[in-house]
This record gives sequence, structure tokens and C-alpha cells, in this order.
Amino acid sequence: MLRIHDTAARALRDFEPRIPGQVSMYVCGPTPYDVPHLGHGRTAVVFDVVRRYLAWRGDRVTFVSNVTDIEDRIIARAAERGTTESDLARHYEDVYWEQLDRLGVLRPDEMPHATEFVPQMQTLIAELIAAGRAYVIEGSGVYFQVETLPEYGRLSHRTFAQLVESAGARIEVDDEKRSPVDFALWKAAKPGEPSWESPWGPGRPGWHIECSAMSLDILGEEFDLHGGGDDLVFPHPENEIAQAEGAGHHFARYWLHSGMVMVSGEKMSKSLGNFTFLADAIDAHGPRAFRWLVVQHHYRNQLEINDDALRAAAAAIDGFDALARRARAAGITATPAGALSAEVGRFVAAMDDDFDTPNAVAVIAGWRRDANSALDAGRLDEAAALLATVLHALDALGIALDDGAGTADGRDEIDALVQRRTDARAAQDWAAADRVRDELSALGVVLEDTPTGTIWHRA
RNA sequence: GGCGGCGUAGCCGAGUGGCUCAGGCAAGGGCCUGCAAAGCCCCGUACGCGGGUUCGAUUCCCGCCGCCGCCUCCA
Repeated sequence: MLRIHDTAARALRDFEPRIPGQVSMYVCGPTPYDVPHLGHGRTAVVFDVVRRYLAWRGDRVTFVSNVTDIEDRIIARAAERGTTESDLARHYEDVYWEQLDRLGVLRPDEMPHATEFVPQMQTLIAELIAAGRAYVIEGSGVYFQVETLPEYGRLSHRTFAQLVESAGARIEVDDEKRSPVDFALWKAAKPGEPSWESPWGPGRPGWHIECSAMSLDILGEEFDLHGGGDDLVFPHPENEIAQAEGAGHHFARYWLHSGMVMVSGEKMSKSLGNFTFLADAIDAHGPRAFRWLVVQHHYRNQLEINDDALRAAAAAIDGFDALARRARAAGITATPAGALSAEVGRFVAAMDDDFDTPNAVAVIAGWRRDANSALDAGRLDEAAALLATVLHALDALGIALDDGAGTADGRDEIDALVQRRTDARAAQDWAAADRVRDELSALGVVLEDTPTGTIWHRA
């Protein structure tokens, strides 16, 4: 039984989807006004692993993740650049997916854009007004009246009273709002801003309404999982709940939130200026190192990411690749289908415990060692089964191994050089053999002598 | 001020009232190897501090110290 830490319950809960065997999942996606940083990458990988694992264990998963393509920052950035909001958003959405593709993050089944769901948002806003939970301020917009919803704050565990008390310190007090805690559902258009017609005048949606409207429209009432970064818990998903439940809808059943990426002990954020571009980290250490680093840590904890950490993760991945290469050299062809079910059970037990990837990874590391031992001892069937188990489990984590078979570039030339060295070694001409190895090294090729011959891979 | 999380060996990081054990990376020793690479084996007696409960606490309780996040920009 899979157990999930639910933010609303602040506890582990048995996961029972709305429809057995089918999981509906919504994750708050990006506001594409700039290139993605490490934090975006981590969150995307975390929920990609959740999605993959659910599918891997046999559930049919419908994964929806939105793109907020109209929002204050997009408007501001577009104005700065002298371009349109839609061109800017589309550009950065492309950049975002370019990087996530490299990380092996699967595309959502549906990727709704806010600008495509304005009618659904307006319907929801109208429902909220009809329910007496929202009010119009002429020339300003439509606001959600938080006080009308006693359950408000059940996700982030704070009360209306607490919020009112701490308001003012950070919230710009707007005298027109009935309470500083009330938030915008619909913002009246300012000159030059993109806008849509509405019963409340031309304007655009508030930040939170899109996710309520789109998730309900696509996944339906009471969908299973809602995910996002934990800095969003308040206010965004809190307000999503308010908007949906305030209008009488049943909203998400389980709430998952992933921890922040840290830099030198501080949260990575644009305002601190301490962010690293995701693309740079992937360029420097490879996409699998990034993913490995993420799954080595529990998704709810903060995670420090720096070059040293990525280097260590890359070294671990290299070790797995080395196993795959050795196995191939020994004539083993392992596929996930050959996995040892009893061993897989240990992996499942870890993953079922709130996606405990650190323990899952430890289990896999044990198989790696055992597979290498089996290879050393010439127990090829055992090695094949263990490697198959490794591959099967890594599948769930979205990691593939490189056994070197696909390295086609310059292959013939390298093979010829390797053969020359093999001949020299056979003649015990070590100096000549080492010269060839130096040549290959200059080409970025690393040799490994195995009982069944010499294999090589790119450095 | 309110709410929450964390402090574990050189670094990262799971976990548990006692049992040999996480795991990764790095360092050291050994085996293998012409050398190298890869691999395997061995090695580390760690749990912020002070009390308490207990036969026994890193694990439970209380207090303290330190770090971090959220409290309407944020993944």
C-alpha cells in the first residue's frame, strides 16, 4: 500500500485513488517569463518520479500541468523587451521544456494554458459571486472574501484571524478590499495590458483561479493528487482550494509539496539573485547527475545543490554505466523484464513509503555491488538477473544506463586502435600498448580490460 | 510574533529504543591487473547541548542553542 504525506493532513495517508487503478494528478507549472533555474528542475523531476512510479506499479496516470502564460511578471517583462506577452511566454515555455526534456521529464498528458481557459475561470468566478463568497469592486476587479469560508487555511494551517494579524506587514493594504486577506479573482485591465471581456468589465484572471478552473475542467471533481513546490503552499494552493470548495466543488484528495533547492544554506530565488540556470548545471554535469542527486534526497527536504554535489552524483552514475558496460562485454543482455521479483519488492517497499527515493536508491546500489561481484566470479546468470533488476527499478526513477553500445562516432577508428593495442599486449610490447592507450586517451577514450577483452567508453 | 522543518562520521544523507548493517561521494589499506581503468573486500564505533523516562536513547519526553522555510513575487 502506497502511503503519501499529505500537506493538509500533515501526516502519512494510505493512497486510495478516486478510481482504483487510475490516478489523476495536477502539478502547478511554471510562469514562463525567464529561463528555468535549479529549483524548477528539482520540482519537475520530483513529480516526474511520482508520476513514473505510479505508472510503473501499474496505475493508469493522467498527468496535467499548467502554464501560466498571463501574469504580472510576464506583462512587465514583455514591456521591458518590447515584445508581446504571448511571444514572451511561448519563448520561455519552449526553453523550459527544452531543459526538462534533457532531464528526461515526461511531458504532461495535458498542458493547459491560462489564456485558453478564461471562460472556465469566468464561470467559476460567477459561481463564487453567486455563492456570496466574492464581490466586485468597480474598476478594480473581483475579490474572494476569505472570511466567508471557515475552512480557509486548512492546507497551510493558518486561520483567518492569524492572517489578519500578520497582514499589513507584508501585504499592501488596499482600502477597498473588505479584508487585506481577500485576494483577486479577476483584475480589471489597465491601459495597454492584455484583457478579456467579462461581466465585470475587461480584465484578466488573478493568479490562482486558473489552477482551480483547469484542474477541475480537465480532471474532474475530487481528482487524486495535487503537487507543487512547498513555497507555494500559501497562498496559491490554499486559494485554489478556497475557489473550488467555495463554489461547491470537491477538490484534490491528496496534496504533495516538494522542498526547496538551497544555495549555501539559503533558498534559491530570483530575489536573492542566487539562482543557477538549470541549463548550466546540466551542461556541466549531465542530466542524469542532476536526477540522481534529486532522488538521493527525500523530496520534502531542502536540497543543497552545488558543483561538488553534482560531481559526486555524476560519479555514482558513472559507476552504474560501468556495470552496464562490463555486462555487455560479458555478453549479457539484460532487460527490465528479467528483474528478480523478491528484490523488486524491497524497492517497492521503499517507494511506497512516501516515495522514499533515498532508501530506494540504497537498495539499487546494493544490487549494483552484487551484480559486479557476480560478474567478477563469472556467475553470469546471476549478474544478468541483478542487472535486470537494477534497470527495472531505475525505470521507475526515469534513469537509463549507457552501456556504450550506442557510441557510434569514430567507432571504427577507435576499434582499430584498440586492436593494435591488443596485438601489442599479446606480444608483451607494453611500451607500444601504452602509447596506443595515450593516443586513445587524447581522443577522450578510456579503456577497460576485462576477462573477455578490452572495452572502452568516452571519458 | 504565528506555523512548520532540520541539526547523524571528511562531505551529502536514510534510519531505528538494544541486534553487523543504510546508501552515495571522497580518503586509506588489500585483492585483481604488465601498468592503467573498472570491480570486489576491509577500514570509519557518528547521531547539536543539558536534563528526564528506561535495565538500556541517536531514537521517547522537557528545556536550551543553532540553521532553514512559509506568513499574498516565488518551483
